[in-house]
Amino acid sequence: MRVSRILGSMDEDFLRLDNQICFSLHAATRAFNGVYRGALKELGLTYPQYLVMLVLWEHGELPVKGIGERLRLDSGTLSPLLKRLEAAGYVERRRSPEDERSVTVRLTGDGTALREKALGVPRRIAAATGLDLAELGELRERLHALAARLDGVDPDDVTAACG
Amino acid sequence: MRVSRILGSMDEDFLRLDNQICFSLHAATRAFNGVYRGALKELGLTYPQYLVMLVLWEHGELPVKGIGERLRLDSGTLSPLLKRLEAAGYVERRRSPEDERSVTVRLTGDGTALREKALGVPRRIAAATGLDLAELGELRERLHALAARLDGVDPDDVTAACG
DNA sequence: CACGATTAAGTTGTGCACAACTTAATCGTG
DNA sequence: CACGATTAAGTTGTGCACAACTTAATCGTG
Repeated sequence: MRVSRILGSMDEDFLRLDNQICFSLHAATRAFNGVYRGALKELGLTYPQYLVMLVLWEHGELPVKGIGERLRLDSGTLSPLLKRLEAAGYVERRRSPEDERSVTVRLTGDGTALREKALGVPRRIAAATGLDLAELGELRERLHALAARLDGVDPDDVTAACG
Repeated sequence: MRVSRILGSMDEDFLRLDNQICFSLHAATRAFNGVYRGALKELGLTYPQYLVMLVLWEHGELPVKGIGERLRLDSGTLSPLLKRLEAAGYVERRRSPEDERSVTVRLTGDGTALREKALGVPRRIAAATGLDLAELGELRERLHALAARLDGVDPDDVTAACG
């Protein structure tokens, strides 16, 4: 079978490999999510909420749009998420006085204080991966490049055949 | 700042890097999902539905549990997904006669025929990544190893401090 | 300046992921 | 064999991701 490989079987080979990389990615993301779930339970945050808090810890206050640009999320995802963070007492949302369309998200005292409790999280996660800093950095770089390339793809081009 | 790095700032460094790898993973998965969405639109499948179909195209018929083991999904995710595939006419679900607890999922004629239309999908996705087979294979291997390691982590261990 | 175009948030609806639970069947040990 | 334990699906409820849409404010060009 391997010897008499013909052109027509290429698609089946591609399918197998490609399937596995996408599946691996899917599985790795869910596995990471599971580990984060454990680490973030005591903070009362989900993983996406944690990402938003990271952005706010770094930038202090940001409009919803700014958070969305940094995390590649739209208002359909962020609006309810931010309301939950507000209900939890970690952020405040206020309409911007300069531009009434914009809503500024700001850390509360509790939200700022939460950073201390979150400080230990990444080290635990990194330890759980069993990879050292260099390996993590390399993998991150690859994934970043991959995502950037995929984000630049016109969806309609994927439906067309590729030479 | 880089020169006078002290132990206490390690967590902040870790946080930055680790944040980025998890975020990269998150972003890459969503980017992949977006590309698949385009490619699978004409088949009328979502990406998780496509994964289930791949498993069935390979194994013919399987109990729900068997599908769940291969894709690491539980019945809470699979039951409604399989009902949607059944409503679309691609699979049949039947209680197993040997074990009335088990439900066997089987491809219909339409479901089997759909494979032909799906055959070109992976090549398009692979092309969109801009990586060659060797690079895709290596990345897949890394992600697979990472997921396996993370799946083996006891959630309660992550909440505890790591030496 | 007026008015169509654009922009920022938010809403609605669908589907996935998962925790916690229920139901029904089967297993296994005394 | 009987009965508690286990197993397989399914249900319920929460949260995220995203498409398609609405609402309200601002922009920009004639």
